[in-house]
Amino acid sequence: MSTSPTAAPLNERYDPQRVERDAQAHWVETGAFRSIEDPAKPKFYCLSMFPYPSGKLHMGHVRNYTIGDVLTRYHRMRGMNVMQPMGWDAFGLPAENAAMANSVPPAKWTWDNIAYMKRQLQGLGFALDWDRELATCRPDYYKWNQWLFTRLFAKGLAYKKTGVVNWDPVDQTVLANEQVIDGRGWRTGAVVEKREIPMYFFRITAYAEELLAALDGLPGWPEQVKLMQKNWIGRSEGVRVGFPYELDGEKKTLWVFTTRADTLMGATFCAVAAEHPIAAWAARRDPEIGAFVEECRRGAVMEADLAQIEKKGMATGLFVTHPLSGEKLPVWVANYVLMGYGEGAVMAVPAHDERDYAFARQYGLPIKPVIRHPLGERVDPPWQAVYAETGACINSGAYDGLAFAPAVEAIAADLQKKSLGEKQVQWRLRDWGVSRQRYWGCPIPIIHCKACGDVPVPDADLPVELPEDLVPDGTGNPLNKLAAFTDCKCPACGRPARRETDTMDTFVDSSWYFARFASPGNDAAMLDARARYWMPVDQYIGGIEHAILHLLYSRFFTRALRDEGLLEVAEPFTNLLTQGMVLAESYYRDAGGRREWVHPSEAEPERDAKGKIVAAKRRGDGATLVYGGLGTMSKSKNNGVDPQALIDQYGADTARFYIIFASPPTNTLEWSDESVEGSFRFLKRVWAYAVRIAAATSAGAGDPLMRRTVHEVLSQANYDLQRHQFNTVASACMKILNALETGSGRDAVTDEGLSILLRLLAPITPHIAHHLWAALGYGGEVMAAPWPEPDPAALERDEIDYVVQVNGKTRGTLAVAKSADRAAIEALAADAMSKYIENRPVKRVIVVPGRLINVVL
RNA sequence: GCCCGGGUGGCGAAAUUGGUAGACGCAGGGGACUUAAAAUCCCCAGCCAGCAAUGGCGUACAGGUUCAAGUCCUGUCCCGGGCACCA
Repeated sequence: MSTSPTAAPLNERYDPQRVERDAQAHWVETGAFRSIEDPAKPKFYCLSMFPYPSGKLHMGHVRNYTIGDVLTRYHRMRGMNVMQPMGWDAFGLPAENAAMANSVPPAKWTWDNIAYMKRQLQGLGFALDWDRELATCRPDYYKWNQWLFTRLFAKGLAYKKTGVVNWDPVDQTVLANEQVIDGRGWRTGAVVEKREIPMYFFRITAYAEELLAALDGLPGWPEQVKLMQKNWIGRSEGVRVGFPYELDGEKKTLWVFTTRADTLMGATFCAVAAEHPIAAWAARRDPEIGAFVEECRRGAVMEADLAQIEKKGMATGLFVTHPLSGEKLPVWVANYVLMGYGEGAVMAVPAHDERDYAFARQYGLPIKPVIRHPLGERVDPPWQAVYAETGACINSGAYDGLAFAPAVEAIAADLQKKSLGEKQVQWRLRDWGVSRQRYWGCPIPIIHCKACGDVPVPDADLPVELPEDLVPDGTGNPLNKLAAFTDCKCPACGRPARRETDTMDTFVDSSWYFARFASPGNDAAMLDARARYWMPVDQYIGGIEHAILHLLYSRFFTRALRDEGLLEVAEPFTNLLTQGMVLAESYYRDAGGRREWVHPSEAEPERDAKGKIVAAKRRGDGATLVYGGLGTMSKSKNNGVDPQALIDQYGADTARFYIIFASPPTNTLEWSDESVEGSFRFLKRVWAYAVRIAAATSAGAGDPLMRRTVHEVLSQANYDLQRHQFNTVASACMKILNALETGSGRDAVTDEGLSILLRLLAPITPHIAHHLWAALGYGGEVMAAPWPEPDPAALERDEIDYVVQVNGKTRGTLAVAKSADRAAIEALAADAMSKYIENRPVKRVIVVPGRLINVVL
């Protein structure tokens, strides 16, 4: 390592603004983060989830991109060909809301936000390749959404059917789930209705089997995420069972799906969803049932609400025939049966299903035990979980004594003989509805022709451009009122036709952007050979809240693109790091039924004995505030912390260091701006130490103990980097500085130690590391320096400190020569522990080599 | 309600496969420097008892497995994320 005199000016005082400006200017001048395809080098594609341009960066963004940047810079120093791009998830609902509030078109609002947030990202010093920047609201991007849509449409992977939406009867508009608050429209307060409207779907279920099976081939993904996706896809094996019935003289069959065919002999009724044809039939016959069905149809759309409503039902008056016993079973219509899952109907076995049990008790329906459970054969109230366990069949005629699997086999075989059932695999996953009745999104490239039906827009006419100057008014999609957009000619027959005005779900935009980053500027193809070089993403970083939808849709799209011949891989993301959310307290004032959210910085919380917040007062006027809980930072709850203030006051390096140091990436981070000061103080100390060393002349070999400490800490830090525990890497930097500061002068050990410290810091606080590296004359740029590895010779020890326990209680430590054998260690320990052992006989001695001795008496 | 996580000092956290619980920091207390403050530096600090040596307790709660449990198992409570139109 060079010990040449100072190679760059080094001021006494640490001035982060200046250091950062200089470093950033240098990186721009040298094109430091431009990435080029180079088959000779191992590539590393590092990607953080792109932001929605909501206005300004929030803490979650800063955390996300800092983590991504640490990984990017670390792998760069390890010699990889790294690409880290950035773009904008620029379509979406908030732009329309802002447009309504400010009478500004969503496009202008979006572009202004992008410009501002881009400056913020640049100010944070992220190693981003801006040459690859994209925004999903640009025609040159969404053209390919549309192109792919027409390809999927041709294959039947995109298709039309009806779907259910929230309908605001006052504004005459479709509402997003977010816009429904306690069952009412957020702007009008009107009770929201359900509507069934035609929409386009992507047939993600065609890939269900593959999406599930491939989870096993993703060792770089957190188990937690894979488990969530597995449960979401929800493969279940069961039996499709038919219950014959006669209606108006016609023979029909009510089909249900069950995973518990072994309990078929205990079925005492069937239940259908309100949207089921049998319910519709009953509603026509009986106005009371009609009213009930209507009530169910009006109710909630969201599953979370549906699952919590009171279970209600009515008998339809229809009876079906049990396929094996021939018994007549009543059919009920019930609000807990979902039309979207399975057949929209279930068989009810109250003795062995908790929900059926509650329903049967409520309505006095028979309960017939058919399984022997661990507590016996009866199912006396109250309900117990063991009633639902599998066991031998009873009261089931020919099936008595059979266990679960053979019973299912036998019953399925008997049903099959009668053509009233067969084994079936059922998925929880539903097809992806992509139509949105909104303006600010990618137009769906379909033309409706009276003669030809739904005709996809030909390639030559793509993109279908979205007019950018409209301002929505809350009463539906303004595209519907724009003849210049809707009026067109049928591409098939040339007659006048109407253009589809629905736009695509913004998840479509974000399901392939990672691949487009690798084919920037190509106007002739969606993806090209460059995408095949960079894909898959080696490291993807983003919030855990995307564990299912975004990541699953991206996995589906990558397969669809593979099947179009555009990609060679099936999985988009080799390694996934799901960062925890940044949370903050929230408070509101009850302003006559309306919640007026007050920023947490204005609240003075009152806590109970356990430190839990129970209430708060507003600073200044002392108004009583209600504690709104700990949650994600959001505009609606007015509890965001603006990172810009932090950056302005301390600089980007302090903000980055703090966010890395405060907590491991996967933890939720409860925001507190009190402890940033310590990170700033640390960087000032690094600076001061570097100034001291730069001024001194290097002499002597230095302290081997200090060197050992530095290399021990480095060794741990390298392990922590591998497992993405960056907070302890930041700690390691502090530990190294603490060790170096105990020395008095400059020597080989401190020179090496400081160079290690700067290289460890380089991914976290790149500006100060860049500056000091040059100032100390270590040669070249710190970014280009080799990653430090511990020297095994420095880690050598001839003695090992053992922890000594007596009966499992720690009683002290014992330095033992490395060469000592087991007998010698035991003797040493017995001797050292004599005062605890007294005269009791030693039963056994446990020696964990290199760690611990436990004397058991 | 269902699926997935989490709970360790006043606070953020650490403890690699079960092996010294609390590294590294924040806030706090004491001291040095200073006319003073800021900045900086040094020392202390899980809780309880004790002048101290030391002893007892302690990783949400209740059990269990083990020579040994923050870590594994069972149950409970609380907090967070997702639930298909927020992104």
